[in-house]
Amino acid sequence: MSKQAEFAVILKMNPMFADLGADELQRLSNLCHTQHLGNGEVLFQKGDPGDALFGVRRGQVRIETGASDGSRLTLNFMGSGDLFGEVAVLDGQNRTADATAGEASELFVLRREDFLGFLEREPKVAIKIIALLCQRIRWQSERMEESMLQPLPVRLARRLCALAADFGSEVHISQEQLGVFVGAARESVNRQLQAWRKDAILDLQRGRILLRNMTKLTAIARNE
Amino acid sequence: MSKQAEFAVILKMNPMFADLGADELQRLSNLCHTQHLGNGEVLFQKGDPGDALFGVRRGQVRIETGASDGSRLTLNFMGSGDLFGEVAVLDGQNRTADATAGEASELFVLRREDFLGFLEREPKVAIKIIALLCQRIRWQSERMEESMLQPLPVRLARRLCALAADFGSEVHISQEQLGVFVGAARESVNRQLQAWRKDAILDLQRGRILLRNMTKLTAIARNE
DNA sequence: AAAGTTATGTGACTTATGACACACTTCTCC
DNA sequence: GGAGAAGTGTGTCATAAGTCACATAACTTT
Repeated sequence: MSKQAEFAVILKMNPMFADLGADELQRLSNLCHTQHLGNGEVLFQKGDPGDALFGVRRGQVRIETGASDGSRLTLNFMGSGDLFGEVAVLDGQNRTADATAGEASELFVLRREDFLGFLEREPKVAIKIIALLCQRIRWQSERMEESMLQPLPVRLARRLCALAADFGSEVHISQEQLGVFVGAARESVNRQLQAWRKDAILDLQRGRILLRNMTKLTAIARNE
Repeated sequence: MSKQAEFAVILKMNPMFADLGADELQRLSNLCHTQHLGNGEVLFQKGDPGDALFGVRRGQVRIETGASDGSRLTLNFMGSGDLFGEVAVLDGQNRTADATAGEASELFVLRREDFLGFLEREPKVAIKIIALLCQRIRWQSERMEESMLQPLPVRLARRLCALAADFGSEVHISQEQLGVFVGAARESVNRQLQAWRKDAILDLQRGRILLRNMTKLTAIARNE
């Protein structure tokens, strides 16, 4: 499979490009480049202009932010097939976090200028994207309120499920970081995790959480 | 001033159209129609297709939702010069609330099909709109978390300031509705308002709040 | 291996807010 | 003008979660 065809598949998996036609998708993926990163190499930093969208061909990229006190906080892990920077490439705003390769990686790169040129030539695609962004706006405002108003166990369960999608059942994250994610105190997170450990939903290790019973966890995430 | 020119002014005040060029704006506002509503007349209802964007030329339109228990809840008041339905017109999703004229009103109407046709002919405008939607997505996700995590006094003060922008210093709203707005119990709202009354920040009447000291209120809204 | 550093576990206390209960007031409508 | 509805004011209590204060455990560095 050609590089471009591979990229097209990744694009297609992302909701933002999911309903483009095969022909549109092909013309778009023809604009891509690739880029190699060594282990630990920095892809971009907070404040850099958002001049491209990336797809992970192989490897892993960590999205992280340097908190004001100097401690680093990992926000997300992008693995093979993941796409990131879709919003940045559309509006050109500066990056709001850092991205570093967690291992030697190869990325697809779609440059902003190329993408905008494409949209200008294909206004129908632009309109599809507009509809999609609107959907995201609605979705965001519905979900957001909903999720912040949930009690901590629900928020925590949701976050763990999301992390499980990236890590599998062995989530490697500190309870402190989890606390920041769900907007809660570290102690509260710990107490909840302990309770779940007693219920055999998970096991705890230093810097690591082993999900034992995803069924129960997702049930909690759905708020019964 | 022509009807179209008047509409152009309203569009220009809305961030979504603020950075269109004068020529683009003019071509866009040429697509508008007008519509008259009698007092109490229904403009659209929840579930109707979002097939147009509206601007209030004169009069007042209430955006409200019928809560599941049958009680109506006013979400917003659109007065002269206000624009609403910008998102609906872009993505065509169904209305999520009802709109009723609070008095005899005249509205500018920009139909979805006309607007999409315009975007297709002017891809540069589509791209500007895309950038704007992206900005809104970012803004929303930043603000949302921030605002839901604030203590009630801050959320309440913010909401009052926002309402003051529509109503002036005499906000006419029940404490119950205020409670729904800020996501708090009616009683908690009442207690906070009482405290502020003692501090001479505001006065209370049945169904009405008189803002006495906006300076202090905005200070609270900024969270000191 | 000793010392320091980071992550985790847990108890005691405080605080904000929701929930319920009820009195009181002002409107509305017949 | 009386009855009921809708809005408001307040007391009491329960609860979730934050804060503080340590104890302990696990990794790191020298």
